[in-house]
Amino acid sequence: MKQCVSSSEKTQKTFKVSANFGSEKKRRRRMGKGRAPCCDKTKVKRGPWSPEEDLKLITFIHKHGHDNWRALPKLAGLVRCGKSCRLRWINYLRPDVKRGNFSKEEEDTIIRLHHAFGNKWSKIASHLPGRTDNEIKNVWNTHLKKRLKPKPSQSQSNLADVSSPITTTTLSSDSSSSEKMEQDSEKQVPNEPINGFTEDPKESSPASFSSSDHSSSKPEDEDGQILESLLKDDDPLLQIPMDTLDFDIWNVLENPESFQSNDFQVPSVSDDADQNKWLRELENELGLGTSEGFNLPRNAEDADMGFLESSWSSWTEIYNF
DNA sequence: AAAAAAACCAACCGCATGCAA
DNA sequence: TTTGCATGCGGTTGGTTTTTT
Repeated sequence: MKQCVSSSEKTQKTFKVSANFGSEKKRRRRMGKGRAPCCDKTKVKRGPWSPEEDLKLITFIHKHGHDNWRALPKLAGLVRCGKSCRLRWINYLRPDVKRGNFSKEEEDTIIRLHHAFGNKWSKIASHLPGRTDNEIKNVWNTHLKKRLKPKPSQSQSNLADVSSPITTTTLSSDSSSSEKMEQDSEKQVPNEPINGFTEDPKESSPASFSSSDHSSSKPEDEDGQILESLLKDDDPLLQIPMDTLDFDIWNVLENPESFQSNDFQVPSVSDDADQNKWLRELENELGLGTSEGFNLPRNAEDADMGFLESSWSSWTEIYNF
């Protein structure tokens, strides 16, 4: 099965041409002439994020929040467009992002919600705590859309059950019909509740970083309760396993020597006893039994390290280790 | 083992929307 | 009411990885 590889991991392994992401000609053509770009594309870095950039963004947001995305990159020492920072944060770095493969329940939920809302990815994401609109969109386009094209022998399958309440919508094996269905659902936002999921204009975007985000979007109608029952067994936000975290962040923190830049440096070790004490505390917080391979150095007197540590405790609090 | 095709998904883009001046 | 800015959203792209031939 497919491995969940973090973007930064990919970056380290393979990415080569970040400065030439897409064709400039094509971009200009798409852009038209009316609107100024949000930032000077020639002066910002594009393409996959490095672990160093990720860490800068994380620590900055934990310290200062993200009131102004446009100003954030400069303040955080990032050579990135504010939009890019926002996207990176929302889709990958936010502590409440759930990584890893989608469960059957989550997939079924997406299918139901897609019938109700169409391609309103952010709305769908608001019903799936920890999942981002982008991720859901990708899953839909790569997996679920295909699943909705039933094979002849599959017409009464489990899948059909999932979407069975929507009897007014034709589920055709014809791909063009299937796509048409999707297009139709894009065009019309249903006025009537379909499958129990109703349009709720009060629903907020899942994008903002708030510990109460997922609880505020709890569905309250009948099918919402069904959805709730799908989700309630395991609160994904409280059960994010270590291996679903973006390993590169851990890796960077484990090996700070690999994370050095002019304006953002991790101080060197000066006190072994202090380091060991901190490591023990960290292990306790993380519920780790051993410190093997976990040798983040620490200088207690160093203010920079202090902020790194405070970021750590924020993360450990948020993840409820 | 190598090449080709398919699948995957992170990141991009422009437009839409909301809000303040 | 208009204008301009910031953010959110959904569609699309294209590089990488996996599977198939």
